[in-house]
Amino acid sequence: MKPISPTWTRDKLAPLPREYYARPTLEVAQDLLGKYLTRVIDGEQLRGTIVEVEAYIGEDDPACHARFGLTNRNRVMYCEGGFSYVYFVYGMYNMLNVVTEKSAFPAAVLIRALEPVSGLEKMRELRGKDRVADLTNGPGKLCDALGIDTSLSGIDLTSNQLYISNGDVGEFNIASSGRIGIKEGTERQWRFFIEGNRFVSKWDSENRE
DNA sequence: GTCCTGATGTGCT
DNA sequence: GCACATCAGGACA
Repeated sequence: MKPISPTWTRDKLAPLPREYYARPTLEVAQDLLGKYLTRVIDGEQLRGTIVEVEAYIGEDDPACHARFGLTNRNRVMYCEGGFSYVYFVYGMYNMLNVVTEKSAFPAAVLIRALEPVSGLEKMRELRGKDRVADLTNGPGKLCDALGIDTSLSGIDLTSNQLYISNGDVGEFNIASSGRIGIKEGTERQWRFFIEGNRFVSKWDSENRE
């Protein structure tokens, strides 16, 4: 699979516009690969390239948080695309999602792994780990490394404290697989990752397409 | 390297 | 009361 890569902004660090997120979720999910995710803390930029994502789409998706309809927790999934959805699981970990599609249609893309680009020392401090390879190679880990928790849920990704921009990577291939860590809906090949990237969280060969 | 287990808080069917 | 879009650490090889 080849990436879909239109030029959304001239500046590789300018936040992507609202229209970027208001598209079909599977399209946005694949297109997010290779983009920069930037978190600003105390004026410092913590930045990584998105290398692994998963799509969660609509009330009919048995793995989606919206499968039981609108609740307090998943409310932000029902808003228009381009906002963050951060939730807390296993009593310990935060998960970062990007809301997609139009208002009232609940869908989001889970950011599962990043390749660190800048602010590595701050990430080490926040994670309490030294090895670069352990900083952002999983959805819980990257939230730790970027200091992301539920207080950042519902913020506008076209603003400048947490945003996504064009990025600066070369050619790559996109691979897909079933989603990880869920029990239902595993047959949907809605996990996408940059083939061969060392920061991808898992390479379960049985999950590979 | 692999496999297994325990930790832990929140929202809900 | 229980399930949960995970991770770290220990046992073993």
